[in-house]
Amino acid sequence: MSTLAGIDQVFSALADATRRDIVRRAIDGTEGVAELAEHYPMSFAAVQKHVAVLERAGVITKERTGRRKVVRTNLDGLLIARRLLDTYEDLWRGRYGRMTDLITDRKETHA
Amino acid sequence: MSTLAGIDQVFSALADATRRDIVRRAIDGTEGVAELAEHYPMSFAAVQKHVAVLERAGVITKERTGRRKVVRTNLDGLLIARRLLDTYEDLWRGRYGRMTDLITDRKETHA
DNA sequence: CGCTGATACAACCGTACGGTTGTATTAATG
DNA sequence: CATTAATACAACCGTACGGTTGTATCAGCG
Repeated sequence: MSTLAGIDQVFSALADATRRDIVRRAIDGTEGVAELAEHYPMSFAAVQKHVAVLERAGVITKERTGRRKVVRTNLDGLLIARRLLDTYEDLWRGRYGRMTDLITDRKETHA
Repeated sequence: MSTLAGIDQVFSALADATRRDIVRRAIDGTEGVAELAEHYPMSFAAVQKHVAVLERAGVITKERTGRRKVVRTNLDGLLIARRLLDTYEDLWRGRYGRMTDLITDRKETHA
């Protein structure tokens, strides 16, 4: 459940250097919110908000262990963004594919 | 020159459905700003601003042809975002690689 | 139970953002 | 060269965003 989010949320979540760094750090899935917060020159609450944004976007998840909540990045969330970019790339190559088709088909030479 | 932009700008540029649609349409590289604007339920100026955001992010380029300026998506700009996501994926797999290493090395069975 | 650690949430503040309308620039055309 | 099509830019408005401080919840420990 959860983990589902819109493309808007995923991209805007990743459009912030602090949040991207949190995503990177959370790949190991070892640090809690407080530990993460120590890495950044801002208040704990600010980092907690960043984590909340990432969680709402489905890019990270939180798992309770003891009194902490360990933050772990969710690859499926990131894949939403990646698939879109892949689609763009495919369309792009398709466009060039079509262009080369035209060229090779009709043996056109000049502009 | 130009086309260079920060990761923040690329991701936040793509964090808007209208702009993503412009990127998709501009893959063909045939429409000008006014033609693009006709697809959306907003003013020409609004679309022009969206195009400007995408251009500043290096995700699209504009090329003057006659009195129009044809909008064309720039794959290199999109690749900035893709590379970051690839990095996350690599780190992620690396993490699992390390985990499986531990498992296969020591023939551990239970949790 | 009472305390302390860890996380969450609410209210507030300045700034950036997405939209509008209106005006300026630029380039083809009669 | 005056006109008009196409694009750009500026000013303005409401809302969302990133940060702050302060308070509330919630789980473990003595």
